[in-house]
Amino acid sequence: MSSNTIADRLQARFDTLTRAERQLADAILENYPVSALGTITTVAQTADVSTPTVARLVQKLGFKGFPEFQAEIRQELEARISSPIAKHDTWAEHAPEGHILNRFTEAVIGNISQTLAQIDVETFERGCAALADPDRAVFVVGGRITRALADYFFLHMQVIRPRVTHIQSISNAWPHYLLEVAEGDVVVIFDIRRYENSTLKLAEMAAEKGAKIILFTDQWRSPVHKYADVCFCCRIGVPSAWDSSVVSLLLLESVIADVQERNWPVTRGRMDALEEMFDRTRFFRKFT
Amino acid sequence: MSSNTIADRLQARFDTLTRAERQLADAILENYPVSALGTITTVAQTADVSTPTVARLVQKLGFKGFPEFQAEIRQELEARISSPIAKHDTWAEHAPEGHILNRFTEAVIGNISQTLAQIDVETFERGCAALADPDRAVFVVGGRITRALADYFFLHMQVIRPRVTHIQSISNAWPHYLLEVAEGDVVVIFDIRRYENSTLKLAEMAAEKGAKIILFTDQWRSPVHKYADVCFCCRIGVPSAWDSSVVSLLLLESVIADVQERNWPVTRGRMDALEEMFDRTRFFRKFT
DNA sequence: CATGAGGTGAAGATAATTTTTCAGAGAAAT
DNA sequence: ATTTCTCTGAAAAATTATCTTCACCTCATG
Repeated sequence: MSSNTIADRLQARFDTLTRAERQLADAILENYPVSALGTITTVAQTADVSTPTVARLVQKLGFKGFPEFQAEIRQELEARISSPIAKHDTWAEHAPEGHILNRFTEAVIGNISQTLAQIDVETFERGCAALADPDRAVFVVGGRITRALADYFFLHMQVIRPRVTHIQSISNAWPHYLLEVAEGDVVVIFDIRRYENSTLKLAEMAAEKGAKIILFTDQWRSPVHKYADVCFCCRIGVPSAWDSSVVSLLLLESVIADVQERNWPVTRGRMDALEEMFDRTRFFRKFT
Repeated sequence: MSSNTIADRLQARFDTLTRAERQLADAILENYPVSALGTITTVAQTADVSTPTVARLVQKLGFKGFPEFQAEIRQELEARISSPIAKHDTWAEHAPEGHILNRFTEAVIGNISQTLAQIDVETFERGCAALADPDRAVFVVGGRITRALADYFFLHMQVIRPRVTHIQSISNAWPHYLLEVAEGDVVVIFDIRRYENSTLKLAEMAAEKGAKIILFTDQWRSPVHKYADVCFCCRIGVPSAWDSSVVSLLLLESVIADVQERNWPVTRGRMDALEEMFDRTRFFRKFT
């Protein structure tokens, strides 16, 4: 019964409808399903029929009343809007539906979908462009948990371009690094809840020095965002006592891919040089 | 090009919102825009706030009342539905189809799907059970790039349970750590291509000492897998010169969630103690 | 042309939604 | 510790939507 939509039912029963009802059905189908979302009065006016006609039609379709009809329209819409992949019930096929692997993955996919839907592409590209600019030095800062993300980012950027520094915010020596920050430099900050005070201070001071700040944070946005030129807000909710960094990592890797592409000639040279160094290291290791 | 949708406005003004309003905004954005289509009461209940809160929020956004707000939501929806590209195979809606964000995300989703489909649940659970066993010490080892993943895992496990050690494989002091490894202990190894020789050696020696080895690797499997009791093979291909660690992180977080659940009483106590220590740290920080 | 059956919409009755009011809770400041 | 302020949701009030009734209309049929 729920397999066929209201639109289908309207068309199937079209012959059994009266003149005004057909006029109404036409109007609904014309711009389905948004046309059926207003109040019963709005719908009636759009179709140029009276409200009782609308009420009678939805009853003919088997609904108790207009609100019930509209509820089903909304359900249909939701099914249609939400991306098809998000409806994957079981990801790990060999696991039961409620297994942590499936629940977790389900949540992560949702996070990805929502985060990406809200991202501003111009901002993304502005950030990548700044990171690819060889005239700007790059500093990377993480917090207690996010230091792993910061490290991951640093490892890649270090290969992609020169003048990249990882500020180990754990140490209380970070003010030393600030000495190096010049106007126009880029400071990439990771601050996901529990936001850290020292990170905020660092951002404030970097901003004062005229640095461009790129922030990776969660949907609730760290206070650092006041100073940020580019702000990536990642959804982090998962069925766990911990927050998920998967979406942050996804964006991070996208940024890396984009920057590396903008910078390809430079990156290429650096990667080759790195390879060569590894080869020589390995050569020596053989004999140890 | 962002035409100032309500979603945009909600995000832009997020800071100026109060607690309950943020909660509401979150709920609306969670399943936007269908979430905003019911009655004001429905919307309020979904977000677990009161109706006046909803009314106040929409007024903050500049609408005269909820109906006016909803009318605009419907308009947006209509524009979105009727737009020629109603197909939802783009993830970042504001980006062109071939944008790196969309290509990258597409690849990552594919990786997740493939990896999860192949995972063996019993193996997963065996690994988690071992990690939750307090009688076994846990050692974590990463490589050049994967050290960030190892660090992330270590950070969480350290809170969840006692006797967790991070072996910094970069240092050549890792043999020192091996002295500590006893029979039945768990060694978690990250080895994603370019596989590292020292990692392989470490695995071999740990196996000899009777340690249980859990390996995170890629689809081509590091040679370490010969010694591994549990082997997670993650798809890593993305449109980039680099490999993606997103799937590895996803599995990692799933493992963390599972272990933490098995160990909840212990974890709980440790997390509380940690919170308390942070509170005291923050107290002191106030005066610095 | 008369008649009646079924269809339609105006208008009022009913039910609901939305808005307003207000008191208590909680945070920030003194 | 106390005061002040803002925020929040319960409940009442206002508004609006939905439903019901009924008179009128159309059109097929005798």
